Amino acid sequence: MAEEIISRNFIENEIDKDLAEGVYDHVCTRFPPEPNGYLHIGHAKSILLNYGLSKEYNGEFHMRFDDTNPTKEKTEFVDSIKADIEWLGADWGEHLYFASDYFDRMYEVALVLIKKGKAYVSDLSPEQIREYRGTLTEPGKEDPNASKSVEENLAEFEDMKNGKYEDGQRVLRARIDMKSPNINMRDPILYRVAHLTHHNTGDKWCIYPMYDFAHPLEDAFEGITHSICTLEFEDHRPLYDWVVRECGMFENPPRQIEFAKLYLTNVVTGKRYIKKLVEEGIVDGWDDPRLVSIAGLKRRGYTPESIQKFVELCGVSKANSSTDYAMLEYCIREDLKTRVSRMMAVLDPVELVIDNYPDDKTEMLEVPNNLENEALGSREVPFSKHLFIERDDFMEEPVKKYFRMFPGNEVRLMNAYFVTCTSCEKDENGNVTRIHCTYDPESRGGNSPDGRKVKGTIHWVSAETAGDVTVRLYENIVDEEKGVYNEDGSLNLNPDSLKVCSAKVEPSLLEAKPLSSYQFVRNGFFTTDMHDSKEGVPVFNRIVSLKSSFKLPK
RNA sequence: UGGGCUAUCGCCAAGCGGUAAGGCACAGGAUUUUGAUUCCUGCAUUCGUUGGUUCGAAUCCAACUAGCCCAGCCA
Repeated sequence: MAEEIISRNFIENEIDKDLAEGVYDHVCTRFPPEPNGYLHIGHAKSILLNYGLSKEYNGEFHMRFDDTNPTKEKTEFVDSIKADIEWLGADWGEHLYFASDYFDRMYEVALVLIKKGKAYVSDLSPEQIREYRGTLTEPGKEDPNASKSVEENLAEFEDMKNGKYEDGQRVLRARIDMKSPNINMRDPILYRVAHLTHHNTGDKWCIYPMYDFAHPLEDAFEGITHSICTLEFEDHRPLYDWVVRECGMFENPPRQIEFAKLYLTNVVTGKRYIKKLVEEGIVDGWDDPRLVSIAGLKRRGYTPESIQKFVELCGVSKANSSTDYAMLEYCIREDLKTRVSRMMAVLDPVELVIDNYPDDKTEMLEVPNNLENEALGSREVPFSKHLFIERDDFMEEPVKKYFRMFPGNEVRLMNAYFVTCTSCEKDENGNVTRIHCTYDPESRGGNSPDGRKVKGTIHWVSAETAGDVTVRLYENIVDEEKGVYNEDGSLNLNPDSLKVCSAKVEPSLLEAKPLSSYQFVRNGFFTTDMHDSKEGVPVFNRIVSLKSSFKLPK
């Protein structure tokens, strides 16, 4: 299979340079989520980017939970994150780490910094710290504690650790530059006091390291070479470098490289907003198929391969951007179209009677599962006098260029027979209730021996043996016309984001395995979802619809 | 009137001084047992703007403009 030529991204260029200049002789990357929520498509980019880089350069990939703030973190999230990453196909092997496992070593580093006069304990209140920090345009003021002796600092830091202080009473600060134009360098806080139980270390600690101190150390401890993160950390890079350099403990410290987050147009990715949707019951939960959480996408029927492809197609750069949702849909269509069985389901059924077909006959027709992939084999589908076809595959008075079923027209019932429509029955409101046709017994399998052609081919289901399933058709959760957010910041919800219908399906579909995908001919790709099946009626979620270029004129 | 970053087609995105890759979307046409797929074809004389350097600039320089990020004891 010919691989498409995909140009190298800027991170690969940077790594190439590092390798060429001998800055590093190998590559080690990591994905370091804080276990405070569920992963979504945006995280998939970071995961797959980091993992992909490690594979590409024959390096290592580490999975690390950045659990330095017990107020937000839960084991529940640790488990879901691991499951999602595994599902996505990123394999961390033996390299599963927790930042909290490094607390002892981090504490040692803090001691080193204090001894070098690079860090001091401050008794300023949170309000004072903010005040002394200055503003974006004004420099900060020196912390009165900055001039304390190493001994004093050492003693006080130990007191911090031993629980002598209440939360907020003391912090350990780096001594850098209160006048720095980069606010992150104005004596940033390294450790805070927090009397909290940690999901991993329990009550062992009452001081916890801040991100800016912990993260570079975590990377350095693990021998990460390229610490790839998102753009908002660009301003933190000088501090990142300061930490690994000033402690003087690392010969070949890691390097931080930032890239732009992945945004999707007309999609809700904000954690705050997703939380609101879940709490207000607008969606089913964090794995609702309308969300772009990894779990939601999975339940919807997206495959890991489709998401890998998507991330690859999106590319990596430093420009803020928002990728068109159509790109994601393209990826799942592309992935599924040759590896999925194409079965018949009628979503909006109307009865079709073949008047010249024997009343009590049922025959089994051989139907290929996917014409583009012979390996998928074939199945037998029952055929009889009474069928269901899609309501919009019939028009009593056809518009021009309509070549499906209308009185007098011959069409093919897919993989079955040629039929010619003769008439239809209607109720008092003029709705079509039954369509009549005759069939050509010579055209079994869908080809006529005299070589005549038909322009339309439609799908069908034998009425007697048809199974009933529930089908859920998802639309975007927000109103695409109006955009995601209202002026007041609330979400612009689409009231029709979920439509449910009961469909008639061929018997084979009743044996569908949970979460396996099918292409319902012309109706799109679906996945079975036993998650919500009631009383044995399978539920199908539509992953994505097939494009159809024929629109009925008004 | 602090600092950092970004600007190439409707959307992503290559390009790194030699005369604008590719994908999505879209539009035509051909093939087709589903108006899908597949297959052709079209789709930036121009790279935020304005100047400058150069034989030659999206690429270098200058100034401007617009957008994003930073003042958590969050990450």
